[in-house]
Amino acid sequence: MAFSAQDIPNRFDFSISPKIYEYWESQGFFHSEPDPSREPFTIVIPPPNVTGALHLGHALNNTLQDVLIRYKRLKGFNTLWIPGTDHAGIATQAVVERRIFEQEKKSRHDLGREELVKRIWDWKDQYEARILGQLKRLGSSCDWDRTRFTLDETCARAVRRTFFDLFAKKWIYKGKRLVNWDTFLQTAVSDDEVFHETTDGNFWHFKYPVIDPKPGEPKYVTIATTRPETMLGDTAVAVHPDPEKALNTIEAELKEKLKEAPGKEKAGIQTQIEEIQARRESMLPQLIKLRDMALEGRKLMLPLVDREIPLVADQWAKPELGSGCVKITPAHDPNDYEVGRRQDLPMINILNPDGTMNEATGEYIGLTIPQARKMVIEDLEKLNLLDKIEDRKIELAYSDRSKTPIEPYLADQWFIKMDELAQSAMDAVKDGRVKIFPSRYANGYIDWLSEKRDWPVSRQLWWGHQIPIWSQECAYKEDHDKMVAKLESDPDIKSGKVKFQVERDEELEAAEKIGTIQGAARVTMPYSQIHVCIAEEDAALATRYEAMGFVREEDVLDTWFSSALWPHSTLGWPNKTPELEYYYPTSTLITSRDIITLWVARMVLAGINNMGEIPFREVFIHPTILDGLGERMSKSKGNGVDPLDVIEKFGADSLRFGLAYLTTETQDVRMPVQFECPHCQFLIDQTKKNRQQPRIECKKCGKPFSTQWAESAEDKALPRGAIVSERFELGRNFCNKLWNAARFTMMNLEGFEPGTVSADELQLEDRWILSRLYTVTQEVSRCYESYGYADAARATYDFAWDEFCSFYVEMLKERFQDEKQRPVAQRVITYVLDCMLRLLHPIIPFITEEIWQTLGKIAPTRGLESLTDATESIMLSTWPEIDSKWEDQSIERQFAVFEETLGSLREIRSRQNIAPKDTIEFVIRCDEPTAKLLETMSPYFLSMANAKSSGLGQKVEVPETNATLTVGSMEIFVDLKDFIDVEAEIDRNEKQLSKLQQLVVSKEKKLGNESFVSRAPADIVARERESLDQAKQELERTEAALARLRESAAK
RNA sequence: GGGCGAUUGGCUCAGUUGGUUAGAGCACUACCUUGACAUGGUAGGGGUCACAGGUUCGAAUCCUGUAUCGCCCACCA
Repeated sequence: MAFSAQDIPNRFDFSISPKIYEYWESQGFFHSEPDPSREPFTIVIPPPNVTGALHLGHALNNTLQDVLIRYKRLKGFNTLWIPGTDHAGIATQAVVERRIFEQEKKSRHDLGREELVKRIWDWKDQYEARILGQLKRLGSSCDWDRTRFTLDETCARAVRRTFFDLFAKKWIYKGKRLVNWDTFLQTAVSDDEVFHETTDGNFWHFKYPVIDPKPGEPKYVTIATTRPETMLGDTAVAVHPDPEKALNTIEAELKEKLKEAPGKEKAGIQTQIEEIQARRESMLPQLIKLRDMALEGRKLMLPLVDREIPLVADQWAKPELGSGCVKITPAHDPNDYEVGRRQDLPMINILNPDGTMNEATGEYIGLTIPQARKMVIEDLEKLNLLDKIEDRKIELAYSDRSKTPIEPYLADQWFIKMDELAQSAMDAVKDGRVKIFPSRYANGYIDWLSEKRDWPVSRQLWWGHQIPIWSQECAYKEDHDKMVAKLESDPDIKSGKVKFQVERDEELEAAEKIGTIQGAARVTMPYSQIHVCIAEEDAALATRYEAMGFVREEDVLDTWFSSALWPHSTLGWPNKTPELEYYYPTSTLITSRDIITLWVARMVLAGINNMGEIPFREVFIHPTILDGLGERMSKSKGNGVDPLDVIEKFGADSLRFGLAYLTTETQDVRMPVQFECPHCQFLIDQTKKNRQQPRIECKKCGKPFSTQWAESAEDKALPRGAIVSERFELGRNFCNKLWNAARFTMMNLEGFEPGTVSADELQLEDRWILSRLYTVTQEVSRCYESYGYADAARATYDFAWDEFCSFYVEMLKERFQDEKQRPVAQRVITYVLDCMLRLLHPIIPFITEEIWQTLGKIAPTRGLESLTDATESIMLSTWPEIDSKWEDQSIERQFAVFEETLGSLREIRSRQNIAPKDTIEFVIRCDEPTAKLLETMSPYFLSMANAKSSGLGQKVEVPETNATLTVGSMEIFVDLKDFIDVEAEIDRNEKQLSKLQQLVVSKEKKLGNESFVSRAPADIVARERESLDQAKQELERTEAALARLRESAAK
């Protein structure tokens, strides 16, 4: 049975999208192989974390990549989009650990390393499948044959090789550093994984006794803290070395600020100055005395642990704050740590990894931080050493992963030296080898890198790339010398497969002072540590070194370490693959702004280091998706939206179109969403309260429904409330419009015969739509090349809806009725539709494919001046190349006259409240060329405005009762004898008149201004004159029309 | 504290190097089930472009300041 266009439904069934996707995939359309005869265009996906599911931010990110890839594919590039996922170290381990704890009440220590890692792999398999499924539903045309995972073998080799290389360059070192310790996960987390929250807290003031105070000297020194338990690790109290000068400086600065400050702030600053002045009176003598005591080397007695600690002079102490003295806890506070380094203070770690007090705290051992805090306060109070307690808002650091408070903690960490690496990445952007769009984001990138802070890469985790270092301590010099000699003659070290390093620099010398103090005794430091790094995974080799006494480093690498290698590791590095040769450097990277430093910068430096070449030529930073309250969508906030929810309800094309439409250069995307009650369709705004709720009760009908967060079987059994937003309605409506325009076209292709069309067969509207098609194609092309997604979406939307549908299709309705005109009309509209589908395909691939294939059944051979057979799939087609000869400004101007005339006729109809079924008659007074033009368009006035022309030209018979409208130099008179509502017409004309009067006045004023006429460019002045003349003409005519109307009203 | 960005009709956003009467979608009003499409059509109402100065013949657009919001970085005994 032959296919009939009459059977096309009036809705696109977007639920067939997965089938279309399967077809593409099975045909291998997404797959790319190196082909030196073609130019490659390559994108590597920002690998989503396998932590969970994707949200709209990912949908945006991947839509933008797919749009670009599909555009370039049509443009003839050999496109490769490499997909993959990220193991996301801490995030994933934390999620799985938490889940295991919830379900089995087991910690990772109960399971052991091997078992936990296995469990996480299971989780990864499950979520990776889900994520890749989501990407497919979205339409992402990734080359799935090349899917990578940052923890797979290829990536592992790349990580290993890179680490080894950096080790060989001596850019890897070990150091004791203060880290943000997550006591729940028992790992260090990076600054980026810490968030701060203001909470109500206290500020405790303690008194430390001075040992053997001399007469006139204070018996106590007062210090204050928000973390009392840390006093157990205090190793000094600091006072400023020159408190007087410091106070003077502060006062001078404040006075300077006072001069510049806006009135509102003046009072506050004045108060501060007064406080400083008061302090000089009340406290300065005491501070100077304490400073002198510090210089003398006097000591204080640290209560509770009874340890002598020095009073030191250090600029960290701020004489303008508190008591002017500050307790120093080097092992648990970043600033105190610096003081400790400067003043050569011991650093006493008081915490066990699990956050309880260790043996250094004496009788407090085993207590948790809150317990220790309480006890320390009580004990000090008993000793009468608690001075006072203040209420105060304090900012507490929390781990983003476990949501528990962070403790600053001194731990062994591996670092990467960043000087050269950071410099290379800065240079790449500064000299334009890597271009960042929008360019303002380059600043943050440069600033961050220019700090060249060393990168702490070790994580106390089990999920990740284990650091390929084996170490051993040499207690004595003899052991050390022996081992070094052995290693130097080691065959694998000689061959370069293995490198070793001795750690015995000043860092370690200093470490002697850093050694943990147990009671009063110091732990002796070994003479040296020797580290061995093995280039490749090699069990035999590892065993050999282990037999020599080396022990493998337990920590794994920061997850960004493997992410940094992504552009080349995905292409097979360190092997010299044909893919690397052909696809590297990749073309562009599309990502969000929060990881410019963490990820983008590190990829650049890693690419340069490993490949000697930048990883991508361009970086496009896309907007962030915010919720209705203007907050960033994120999993932790629970305001994320599952793209599948949107796809179910609106279709992937609508989602993609909506997202592309919003991707402008400067703005983030605000996306207010609602739940739609499946029972009564009532819309419920997503709020802070109902975020992440597995079930919601409808506010209107009271019935419960499930959401995307439903997990229990009970919740899942409820009807699902979809997430909706007007954002997606825009796309859905547009797709519907396009579908039906195509449906109309195909329904009118009966008897279609392929054939060329010669220029003289074309009607005005054909030439017009071809001219517009040419212009729009150029414009959309330009938009895609410059990441102008919103502009591309808008341009195609306007063309398809306002020009193709509202005018061209409407006009062809007439021509399709005419046997003689039909063939040309069919060929032209088919050609235009064909091109339009290709313009739209990058954004809305499913619907354009479906239409393309249907059209292929009806009109398999098509074209304008030459014919070609349409490809089976739109994906095998090419970007439309419209002949520039179709661009015709004069045709577009002529068409504009028609549009305006049509608009005027419709306006009069509407003002006069004329029923659509009633035909009106009109005459137009105009010049001959215009008359000729409008003559040919008169059938369209009838079909599109139900208005019949009864005279066009300079000499027309003006109907007695009429409504008049002036358009340019034309006057349109509509015969209203059967319809006239004189009052309405007078009303309209009066409004028009006052508008025109205002306009004329403002123009006359402008042109009367001597300096405007003499200084503005001539063409601007001429244009103003012209428009004034026109306005005056219209004014006259409107006045005349009004006079006539009043006359007839008087009758 | 430093940096970046935003502020345009009720809502969400466009607005190219300054130049006719500032646009769109949604919402709103009126009319319309017309053989592509009511997820539609036609017409309409609604904005002194955050505020104050300045530059200019001319400012939503450029400059300065203020306010509010957001993001990034640093810091916080």
